[in-house]
Amino acid sequence: MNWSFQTDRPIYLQLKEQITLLIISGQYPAGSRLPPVRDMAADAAVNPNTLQKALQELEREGLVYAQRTSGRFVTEDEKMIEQAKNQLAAEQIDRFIEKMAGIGFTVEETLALISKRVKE
Amino acid sequence: MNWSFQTDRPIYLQLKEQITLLIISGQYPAGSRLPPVRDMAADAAVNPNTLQKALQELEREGLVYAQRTSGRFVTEDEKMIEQAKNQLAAEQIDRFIEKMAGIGFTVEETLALISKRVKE
Amino acid sequence: MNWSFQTDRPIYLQLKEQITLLIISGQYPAGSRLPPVRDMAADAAVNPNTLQKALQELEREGLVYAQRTSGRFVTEDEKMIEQAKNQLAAEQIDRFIEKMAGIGFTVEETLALISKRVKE
Amino acid sequence: MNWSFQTDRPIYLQLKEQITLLIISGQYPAGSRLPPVRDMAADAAVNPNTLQKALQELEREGLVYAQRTSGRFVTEDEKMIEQAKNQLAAEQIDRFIEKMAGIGFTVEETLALISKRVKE
DNA sequence: GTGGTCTAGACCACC
DNA sequence: GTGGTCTAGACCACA
Repeated sequence: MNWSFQTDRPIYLQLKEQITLLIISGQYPAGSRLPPVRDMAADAAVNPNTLQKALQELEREGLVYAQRTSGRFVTEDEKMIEQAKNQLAAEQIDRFIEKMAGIGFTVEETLALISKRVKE
Repeated sequence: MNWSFQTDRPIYLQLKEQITLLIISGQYPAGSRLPPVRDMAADAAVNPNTLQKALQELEREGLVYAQRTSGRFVTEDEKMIEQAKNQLAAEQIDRFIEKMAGIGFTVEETLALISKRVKE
Repeated sequence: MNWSFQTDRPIYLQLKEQITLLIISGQYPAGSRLPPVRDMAADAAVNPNTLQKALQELEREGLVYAQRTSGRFVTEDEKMIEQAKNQLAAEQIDRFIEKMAGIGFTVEETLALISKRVKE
Repeated sequence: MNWSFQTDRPIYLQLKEQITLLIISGQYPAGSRLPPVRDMAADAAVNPNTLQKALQELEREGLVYAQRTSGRFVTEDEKMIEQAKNQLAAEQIDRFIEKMAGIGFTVEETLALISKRVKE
């Protein structure tokens, strides 16, 4: 996995987002075992505690669950995953709309630009 | 200014993007003088050479021009700025569409989601 | 405040419980400002991060809220506090029932013993 | 055995309580020989003198008796054990009632809450 | 070897 | 001076 981070948002939130994406995209299928915290942390080049925090947030949201001795697992509840997908999309949209506003486009203009862009 | 960077894209491209945004938004107005490279580099906490590279790209595109002795200036050509604005928007859109595709939404679905999200 | 801890439960959970009690009992009234994390941590003789974790849990439950620069405050929502009171009571009851079961008394026996004990 | 302690009550009283529980629950059966003081102290991670004090209290109450050369034994008197059980229960009840009062519930309310909680 | 907790100490943004 | 984040490193229970 290629982890990447921005400097202006907490790393643990970005980890949460990227792990969510891995689950949604099926790279971590429903019910499957996640890699150990330490391994994932080493892979992402962050402190294990930081990754722990991200995973605990995901746990609170119900997307993953921990079994103390045997590891962490993706939820088997497909609805949960579907919901995470929608929430992730909503966040992306909000962030995008905000960026476009920063550039100087209203939502309507943005929608028009996307449509036009795609037709090209 | 609050500079922020991602780990997975060249810094100079991100600098270029953010400076463009400052110009578009009028924080660096048309015709105005840009701060010295060293100051900007220190502010953004990047190597002056990196910033230099970003500015040279902006020069090549015509958004900025240099005067031998007195520094760099934002173009006075408002059309140029308008064009930069559109290009920046196009890049944002492409990146966003790509992200949404990664989550699992087509462009049509994405457009629908934005409309719905805004109405809420 | 006299903080006290058991060795067999996470400190942050006990902190959460004791702070909840302070709020319920009105020592930290609704809407009032809590002491700074560092002060409370020093007072309780725990690491600020541990106290932080307890407070963030309370925040997630809605019992307190943070204002980044000016400190943490108890919620103004009295219903929230009432609810916390009931939840705290429920936890105490569960723990007590469990203890009595460990000694060898059923719930019915325990209820009888309490009634008897009070009449004395 | 999993020993656990609170910071706000004398350790020897807590040791006494937990040993009593071991006797009541039959883990140290009536008439059986207790482990050597040093072993128990090491297990509980307390000073042998502290454990000694707890055992002397238990002796004074008649729950345990010492034989000069061969160690300490649990009493064979089942009534004694029964009595210890009731006393331990009484202590738990008092402490629990006090806690519930601290939260803001009378004994009557507490009894009602327990009944309700159990039915759920 | 797994997740969980705790400490110490640092740096940051915000006002 | 406030809360928030991150790192490094340690120890624990569990099986």
